[in-house]
Amino acid sequence: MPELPEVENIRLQLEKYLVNHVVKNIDVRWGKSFARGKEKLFEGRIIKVRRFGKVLSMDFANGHSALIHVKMTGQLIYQGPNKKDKKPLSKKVVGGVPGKHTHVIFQLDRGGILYFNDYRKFGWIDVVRSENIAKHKFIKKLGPEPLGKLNIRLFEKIVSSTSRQIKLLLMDQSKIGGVGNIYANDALWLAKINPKKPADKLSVKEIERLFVSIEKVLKEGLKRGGASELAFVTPDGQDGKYQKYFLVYGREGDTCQRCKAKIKKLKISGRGTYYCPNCQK
DNA sequence: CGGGGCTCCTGTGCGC
DNA sequence: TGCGCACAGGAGCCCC
Repeated sequence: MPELPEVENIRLQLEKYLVNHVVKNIDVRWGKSFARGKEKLFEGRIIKVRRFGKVLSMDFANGHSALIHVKMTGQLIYQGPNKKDKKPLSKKVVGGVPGKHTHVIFQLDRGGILYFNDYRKFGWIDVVRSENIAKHKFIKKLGPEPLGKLNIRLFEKIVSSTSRQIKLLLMDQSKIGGVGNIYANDALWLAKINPKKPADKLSVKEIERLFVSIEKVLKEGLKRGGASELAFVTPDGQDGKYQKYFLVYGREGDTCQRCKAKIKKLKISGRGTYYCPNCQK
């Protein structure tokens, strides 16, 4: 599910495809994911594509921004005008573009088209004045991001201030921005910390290890183009590669890469959690 | 503030 | 081979 590395990879491509292009028309086929009736606000030149945690913003010259959360199955697919440039779409683009899961179509100048697909319809697109992005209900409560404003000092403070299970804390967007289930699992494995351990019981050494591990797995995810587990694809319709390098996520029954014990799966607050019972204490 | 449970949705994958 | 159903999950929301 798109987390910081996946959304950043989407952002990088959208920036390349969309900045200084003009949206000529928007077709909203299914409206719950969109502030219906406000689509006219997005007709015009795109000046910037930004990311806030797992949320993207497309900023328009007219002073409005489109905030987009793709959740687990949302996809932003760009099709350029030149047929020869088109690679076959990943089969994760269920139904194709446009297809039965295409909810919004952005017609661009120079023949480009941006599609918003989402087969589970959990994603959303919201409208906000660009100068008010920081006040938007989602952005406002977003915690500091690893590889961004989150530093070790701040991280220690956040971790030691609650007795919640450490994995839940890592995934709480209001505490730490951008980390979801995959990278929380992998970071905890890399740091040799049990996902259920109360945050305030982590030693200083463990906190330091975890901080470094979070940065490391996120960077690896970024480098590999994100994890195409479930439905993630980049705007050019291609799969990421990080799923080939999962440390522990999705590896129930496999052998721990570090100690050879068997990886176990449990649920923490309804989320699949993978860990090595031997080396994650 | 925390935590449990429910909700939204539909493709997937299981059991029979 | 096919049917039916439980399951998955980010984040909001309600309740205790």
